[in-house]
Amino acid sequence: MAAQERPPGSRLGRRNDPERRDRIIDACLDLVSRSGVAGTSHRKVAAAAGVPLGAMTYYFDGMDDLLKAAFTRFATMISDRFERRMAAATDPELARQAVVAIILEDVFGDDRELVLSHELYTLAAREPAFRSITTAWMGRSRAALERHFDPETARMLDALIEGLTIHRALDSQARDRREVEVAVARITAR
Amino acid sequence: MAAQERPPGSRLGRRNDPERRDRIIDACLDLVSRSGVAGTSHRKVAAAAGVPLGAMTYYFDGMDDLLKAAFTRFATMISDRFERRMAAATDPELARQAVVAIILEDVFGDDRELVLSHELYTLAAREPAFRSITTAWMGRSRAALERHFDPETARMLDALIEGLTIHRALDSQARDRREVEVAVARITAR
DNA sequence: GGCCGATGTGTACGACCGTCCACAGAGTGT
DNA sequence: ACACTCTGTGGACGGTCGTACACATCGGCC
Repeated sequence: MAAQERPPGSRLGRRNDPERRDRIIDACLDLVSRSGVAGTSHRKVAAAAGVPLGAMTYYFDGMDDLLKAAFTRFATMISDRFERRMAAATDPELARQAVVAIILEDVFGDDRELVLSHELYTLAAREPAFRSITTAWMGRSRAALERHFDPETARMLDALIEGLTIHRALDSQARDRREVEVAVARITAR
Repeated sequence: MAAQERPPGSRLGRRNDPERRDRIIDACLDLVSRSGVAGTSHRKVAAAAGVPLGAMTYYFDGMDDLLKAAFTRFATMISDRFERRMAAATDPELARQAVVAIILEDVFGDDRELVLSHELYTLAAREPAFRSITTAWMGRSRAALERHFDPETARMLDALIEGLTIHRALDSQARDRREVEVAVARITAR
């Protein structure tokens, strides 16, 4: 997103290769999902992305800047998919089914996304810079839900999605679809 | 909890001082809540606890062992409080009010607990050793809720608590008590 | 009092870390 | 073809890390 930020007045870089920055971000997300933020370093990301170590500080102002870019991309990707799912629903009942599908398939279906979500939440819980990423993410989710539900219900539903997802992840116990359906039905009842 | 684990057959330590181990664990939790797991090291914990660096590897088999002990203590403390709250309620309506109080006061009222919860979830999302801590925690929560609600409702309510708590934390937007009450009422409706 | 095993400590070591900066080398205008 | 500018790089530096191990110190026992 910030790939074409240049010192103002300078013309665009000549050899400049935007794929490089992207590849670093991808490698960073991969590494974080496998080893956590704690186990991620400039050196490891550089090795995974196949770029020299010096490129890290050249493209990013330190680890925080890199993480911010990485998690912004991640949150945007998840948000996009969420919006697409909700936009495809044409009535409240289909919207409810879409929510169930999101809980059962999207987040829980992929360990990588689950881990990345938690890493982001953890950063956001402590640092405001990362909280702005989660705030934007939640704002988009709610807006998408408000296509089908009133604002208050949308907020409660969003929270329920979060909770069900987390509990599915941390419980190591398969849960059945019906229970998720019942929970969604109750929270959207009026 | 594991303070009196000794090599089997040996008699208990003579100079052995159980407060030392406890103080290290407390210092570790403090440090994690302030700097995150990523920013926590043997050296910093030792300094905060006022013990020599060598004591770290003496009392714990590396960082993971220390973190496991620390988060086990943390989860147990939270669980205890949760159980007390739920045990004090004498009917379903009071139980609902207790749940609301837990969401509004307990977890959200304290940044420290919030951050520690997320750090634990993040570890649990990746490593089974930590997931057993969260699994036990959730098991106790559900059992406490089942004093007042059927098992299915208890699970859904537990998830809702989680989601509302997290969203309150990551949204940096005050939410009113009534909305929490409505959400709890809906999810416990039959 | 003197020994002995257990408890606990100080320190040195090798690994890894992020950052910095002198420099290489490609692209462009002349 | 030369010079100049801007992009990108390699490696050195100072610092922090976890761990291991030789050693000090203590409590009980003969």
